Amino acid sequence: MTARHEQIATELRRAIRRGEYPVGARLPAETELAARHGVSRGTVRQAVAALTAEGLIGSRQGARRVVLAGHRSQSFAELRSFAQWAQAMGREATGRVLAQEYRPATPEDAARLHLAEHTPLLHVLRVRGLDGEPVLVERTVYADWISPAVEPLDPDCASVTQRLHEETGLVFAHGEHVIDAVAAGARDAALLAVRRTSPLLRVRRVTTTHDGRPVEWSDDRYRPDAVSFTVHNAIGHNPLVRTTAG
Amino acid sequence: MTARHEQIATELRRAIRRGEYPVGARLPAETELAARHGVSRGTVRQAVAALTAEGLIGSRQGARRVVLAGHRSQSFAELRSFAQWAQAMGREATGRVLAQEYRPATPEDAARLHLAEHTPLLHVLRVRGLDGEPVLVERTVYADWISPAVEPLDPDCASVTQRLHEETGLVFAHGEHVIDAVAAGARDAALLAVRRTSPLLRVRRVTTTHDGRPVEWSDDRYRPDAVSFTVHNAIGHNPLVRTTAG
DNA sequence: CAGTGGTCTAGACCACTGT
DNA sequence: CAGTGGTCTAGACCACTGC
Repeated sequence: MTARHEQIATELRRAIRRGEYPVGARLPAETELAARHGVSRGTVRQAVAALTAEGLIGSRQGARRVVLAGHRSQSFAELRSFAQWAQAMGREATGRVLAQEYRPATPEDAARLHLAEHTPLLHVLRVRGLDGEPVLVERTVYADWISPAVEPLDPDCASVTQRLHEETGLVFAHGEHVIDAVAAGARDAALLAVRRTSPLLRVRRVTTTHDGRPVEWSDDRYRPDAVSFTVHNAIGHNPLVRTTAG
Repeated sequence: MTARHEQIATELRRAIRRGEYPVGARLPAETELAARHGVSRGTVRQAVAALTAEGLIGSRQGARRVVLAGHRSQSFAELRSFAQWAQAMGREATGRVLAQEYRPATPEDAARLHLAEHTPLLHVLRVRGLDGEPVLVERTVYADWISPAVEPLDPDCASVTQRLHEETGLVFAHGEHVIDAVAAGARDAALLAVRRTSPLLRVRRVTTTHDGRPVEWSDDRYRPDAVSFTVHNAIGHNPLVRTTAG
């Protein structure tokens, strides 16, 4: 069922975490790994490419691959909803809707969601928590074609993503996240139990379907003492982009 | 001597940016692209894998690849230093050292740099700017084995990375970045020309050589109105994709 | 210099999508 | 159902690293 290259990747990750290949150690050669697992070199290369993308190992032509880290940090490698992300860390996600209303699309809304201006759009204000502690204020705007499915959801629904998928088959397939920092406003401060003007980590994101059609966009503000983001970087390639303000 | 798969990737990027494949459009099949470029399917797959990693296109088994975005922000692909990144965006980077001193390694320093506690370490406080405007306060700690090469550098040196490479052949090959937000302290505020307690985007990073040996670690604080970070995401082999609508 | 990773080929079969 | 991407093989040559 699981692909052969994924099995090999999993085994390598385990061996690294076990300390069999400590940080700085060199991995076996591709041909050696291929022989050991009874697969072709191409399959081994698929496996090690995954670890390289995760920042676990480094790779240079002519030299053996080198272990860079003993464990994988929780990053943006895979798109997860807040609920899924919390679960992956072994914590319980909560959610509560505080306000829900329709407003005509601003030019900004229209541009981000690829819709006409003035289209009535569903705005939702949510607070989300980890293990009962509030860590995130979420201001989401939904595309008009999905809002009928969002509106009737339970205000305490822990995973909107999952409920929408169950109800409509909708898949949140892609996300673009822009990360910066803002000062907590009066409302943010009250909801997150921090002082006003206290720094918050802001993520503005647009989520789309498989074919790139925008489903929602959201302004998420995290308590920086509760949540941070980790990105790995290497000469050659990385998923992060640094942008100057326009 | 550019690789064939990279040429094909470049051509696809151009075609997308040209609008030949607008957002939502489907790319030609792998076999079609292979025939068109006179290469094997494997080479085409290398090319489209690059675009997928960049978030430019989406990919699902059984369906044609789909264009998700028409352009990419300035990527800091080659793990660019601040100076190199600024140059790539057509802006001028400046740098100024404000303080430089040795301090014994704290337990935190020792852990991050893989050195013994109490080792004297070079601490450098720098302000960096774009087109003359200060946007970043950088507090860097260098490993003991590289600090002799850092210490004598010109305080106004725009690119420490480049100078170190020229002087010692050192390569900054990997970086791990942890992103959160902090309030500007009195010193940060003065240096960046913002109010005290104003929110700053903080990136704590460790930079290593090819073999994972830490070279430096740094606490970088950006003015969030000047710099932000972008991450592209795609759903992986997630149960959400596989389950069917209820 | 031998060893290693990067690139590329020309097949093959399977799982999944869309019509 | 045909079309398409995901996986895999068994070769080959080249560029680079490290001794």
